[in-house]
Amino acid sequence: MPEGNEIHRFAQTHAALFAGRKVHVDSPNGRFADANALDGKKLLGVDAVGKHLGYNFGRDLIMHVHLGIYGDFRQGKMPLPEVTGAVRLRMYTRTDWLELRGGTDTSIFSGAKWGSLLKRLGPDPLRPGADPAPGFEKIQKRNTQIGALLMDQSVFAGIGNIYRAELLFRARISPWRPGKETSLAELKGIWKDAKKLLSEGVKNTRYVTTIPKDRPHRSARLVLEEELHYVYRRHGKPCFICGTKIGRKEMAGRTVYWCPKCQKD
DNA sequence: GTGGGATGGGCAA
DNA sequence: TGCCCCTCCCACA
Repeated sequence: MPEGNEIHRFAQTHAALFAGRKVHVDSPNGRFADANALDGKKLLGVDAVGKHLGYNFGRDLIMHVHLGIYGDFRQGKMPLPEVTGAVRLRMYTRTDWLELRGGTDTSIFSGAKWGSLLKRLGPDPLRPGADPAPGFEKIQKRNTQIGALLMDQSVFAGIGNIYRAELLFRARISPWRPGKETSLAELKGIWKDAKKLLSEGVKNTRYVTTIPKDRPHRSARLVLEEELHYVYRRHGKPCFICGTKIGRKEMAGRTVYWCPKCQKD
């Protein structure tokens, strides 16, 4: 389900529960065949980069998890709950358990493979000190629409469909504008905003991207479900700023949402 | 009950 | 660009 913010939150909570401990690992549905190789080993730490998780069990023994659209974790206190549905992975100690289902990839990476993954990914706004310049350069070189480029994990890592749509609305930039037609100031603004929104999204389980003065009910504390986003999944509804109907269209295989009036081509 | 869509991405072509 | 992976939820019948 998640974008980068949730991945980073998982890394934090899983590290807090299991890092520094010997853990049991198994795969009730058998879809993680290498679970045996990790069972009884000590988890050294959990790393998050973009939408990827790396559970470090030592050199060349990194459990890579990518949740894709479907994947999700559950956790709780022992004893283990009964297995229901397709549980791909369980990790547990005497006190806590963790369960993973769905997901694109659960496999063991060598250090080299993890390294080449990192090389492939663009700067992650949630990694302190990440240098966004290479991402800016890629965007300004290309004719591809900025909306597609923001989804490209080799440009920036961790931004998904919700943040893509909302970052572009907040910057008042149309997703259909070619990357090379965005200014450096605009890109710096998007990066700064991405850092802010995703960090908030690590702490807050809801993806709130609207600000109080733009919301119909204007409450700072309580945000209604239908006022969480400016454009994401709001197609056909009036823009909070100008009242124009929010648009929805396919872009590079994914659905993009935008306000045709507020966001400039 | 059923079908379509969803916060992703790798791959073939 | 389209297909596949293969899970959950919701609108609609």
